Amino acid sequence: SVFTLDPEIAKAVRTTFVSLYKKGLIYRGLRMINWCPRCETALSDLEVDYVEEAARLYFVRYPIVGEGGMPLPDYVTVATTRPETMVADSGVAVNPSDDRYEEKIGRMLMLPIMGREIPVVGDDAVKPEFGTGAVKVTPGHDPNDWEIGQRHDLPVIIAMDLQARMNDEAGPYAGMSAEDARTAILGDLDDEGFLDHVEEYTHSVGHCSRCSTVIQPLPSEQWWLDTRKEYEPGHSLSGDAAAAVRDGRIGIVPQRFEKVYLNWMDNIRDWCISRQIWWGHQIPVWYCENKHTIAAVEDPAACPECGGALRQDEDVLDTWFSSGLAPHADLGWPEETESLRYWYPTADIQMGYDIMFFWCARMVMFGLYNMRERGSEGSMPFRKVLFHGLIRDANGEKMTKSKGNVVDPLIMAEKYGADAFRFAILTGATLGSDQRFSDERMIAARNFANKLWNSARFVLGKVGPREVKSPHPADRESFALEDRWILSRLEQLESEVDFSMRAYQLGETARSIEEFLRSDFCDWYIEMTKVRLAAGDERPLAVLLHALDHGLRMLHPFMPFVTEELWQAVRQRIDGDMAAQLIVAWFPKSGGNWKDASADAAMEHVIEVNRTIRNVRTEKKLEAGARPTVFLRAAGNRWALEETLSATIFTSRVDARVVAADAELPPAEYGFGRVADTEIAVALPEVDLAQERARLEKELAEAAGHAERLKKQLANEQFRAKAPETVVAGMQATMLEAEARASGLRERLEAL
RNA sequence: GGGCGGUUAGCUCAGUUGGUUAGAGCGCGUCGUUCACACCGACGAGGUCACUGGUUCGAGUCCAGUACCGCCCACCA
Repeated sequence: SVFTLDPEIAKAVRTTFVSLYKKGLIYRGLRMINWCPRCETALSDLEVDYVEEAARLYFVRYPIVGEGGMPLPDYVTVATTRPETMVADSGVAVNPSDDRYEEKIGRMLMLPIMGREIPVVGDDAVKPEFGTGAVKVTPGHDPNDWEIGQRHDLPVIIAMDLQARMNDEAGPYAGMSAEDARTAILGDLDDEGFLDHVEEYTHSVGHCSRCSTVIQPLPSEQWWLDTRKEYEPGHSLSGDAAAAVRDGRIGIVPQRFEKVYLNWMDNIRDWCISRQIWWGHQIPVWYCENKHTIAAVEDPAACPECGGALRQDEDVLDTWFSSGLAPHADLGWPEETESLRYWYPTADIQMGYDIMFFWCARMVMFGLYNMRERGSEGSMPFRKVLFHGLIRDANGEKMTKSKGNVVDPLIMAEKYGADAFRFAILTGATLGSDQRFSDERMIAARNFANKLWNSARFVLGKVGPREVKSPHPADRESFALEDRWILSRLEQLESEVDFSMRAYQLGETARSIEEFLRSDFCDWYIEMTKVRLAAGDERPLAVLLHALDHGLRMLHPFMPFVTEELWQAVRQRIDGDMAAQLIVAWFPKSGGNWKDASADAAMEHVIEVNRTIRNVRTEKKLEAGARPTVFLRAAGNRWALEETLSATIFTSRVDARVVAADAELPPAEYGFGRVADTEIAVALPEVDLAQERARLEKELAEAAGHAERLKKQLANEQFRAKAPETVVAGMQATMLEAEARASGLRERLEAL
């Protein structure tokens, strides 16, 4: 692992800085910057959060100055949201095409209160429809005005210090906070009749993303990185970074974020990389007493030009400057290390979409630049970047420290377990979408981990100290129906997992594994093995262990700790080549030749029959301890029902027997059910005929309706012609089953 | 002003090449001390997939539009 201020990283940072400096991409310049008066540092555009705020728009009259410097009774009214900055006004701008002000351009105005004369200039940036169409120009305190000022050569007056207090330029308001100055100035304007009127107004105000203090735009000398400038013909940092995504060398998942990335990259502006804080990499630039400037990787002892004494620039770099180097710097760059050779570029990287610009964009730019000797493929920091969503609080609000609604992962791990926390978040939403934090989900995940633990305990307990050989498909015939079924299901799961993992559908993957383990493995397979194991049949052991082994392997990325712990026990019971740890063990993939369509279909039937038995039990309110006699009048699936009969007897708590479809039932009262061509008759102590009829009618309506819908669909020529064969065939089969069920129920009703 | 996402069971959310009766967990109802698990099990109730129109043999899924919620970007004096 690596720490930002490690010497190796410092070297990478300095090497990058010096290289870019020599190429002329990094420069020092006086520009309008975002200044946080509380942190007392410059910020990049990305570190400013804009918030809509209710404010006021103040309309102030600026008298026109006549010959000899005397104010005329005529005036230009300007609209401003920040009257306190008027002390630093150096002009008033109007749109040159605005008839109202055409003749005013070039005239002088008297700045109220200050008494200074300022010119009226024409500038296209002014929108005639806004306010009065005339805007006061304050180049020292507004980015737009800075631009206008530059175009018209207006002086830059800075009337605030770095803590946002009014300075001597503010005359009578010197020493006041901006807020106090605003109140005082408005009072004075009003007293002297310069305040025309005030309107309610909403606009967005920039705040420091760290401390929420209102940002002051100020002209300041800072270090900048020009990402658009070509460092060699045809290549710029942002141009290359956009191209890499555009031509698919770097894939963004989910894809919709591509547009966001490109939009930002294509409209990128110079990055302010210097900060006036104490923590960070100090800028590797030195100044000598003779005004030489030296950028160097190693600290120079004296000025290489004149030998004079040196002073290092006091600013530090934006931390994202070093973070952006992570993919190659962490591997040892600028040294040609073994790790760098082997691991760069990495395959996948993952982050919240909220740091796409901060981190991802910078990693791409720096990676492509620093590693450019490797060519367009080899220089990329990663091939795929996954953007996950944000965790919001239970009310859907963004988690922030100031709101105090954050969730501490360590506390969650303590409360529910690290695996449960991880699993809940991984399965909580689709990749790229936000999710609400919910304790219910944490509990559910914890319960699943517990369930897994207990199921493994069962398997391991039954296997005992022996070593078991994994089942082999060649021996398929020697396995029971449910064995073949669970192995088939496992293999099907493996294909699904392979598919969804390749598509980066992490949540879907985890959910399908959970579904398999909970439902197929625990609810059905384990339950069905109990009676066999009790009878001394050891064949299920190998299957149990095999399914558990593979399940743990697949679940490992989603629940690393529990699975590793359990697998340590599993690996010792399996006779074969097993890795020392699950984390380095191979990941299952399909191809084991266990798929078995007939077992799938047969078991599905068995499961449905058992469900029906239990349903009748419940509906007829049989006592929990009762073991009613059940006749399964079977046709096509008779063999399957017979093979699993003992499991049915055990898990559905009945005294069941399979008979031929046309077998006579001994005289008794029965509750009936039907699955495809199998009739289920549950002997009952008494039958409420009306209730039984109602139940059967409901079932019949369901089955008949279903069959009817499918029949109609199948009768459609267009459908038969255009739908894929498998769909038609599958529907045909389902329709026949539904019909068999319906006709069986109909017969039963008539018999009643 | 641009761009993007969401709207599916009471709640939180899945549902990726359109295809047989739309799923999970939680919650709810009934039952249960069967030797892995009550952090459990069995059975069940619960959805016109926001709305309108279109394409198609077939639409939660594709297209167009509407409504509401949310996010991102942009120098709205």
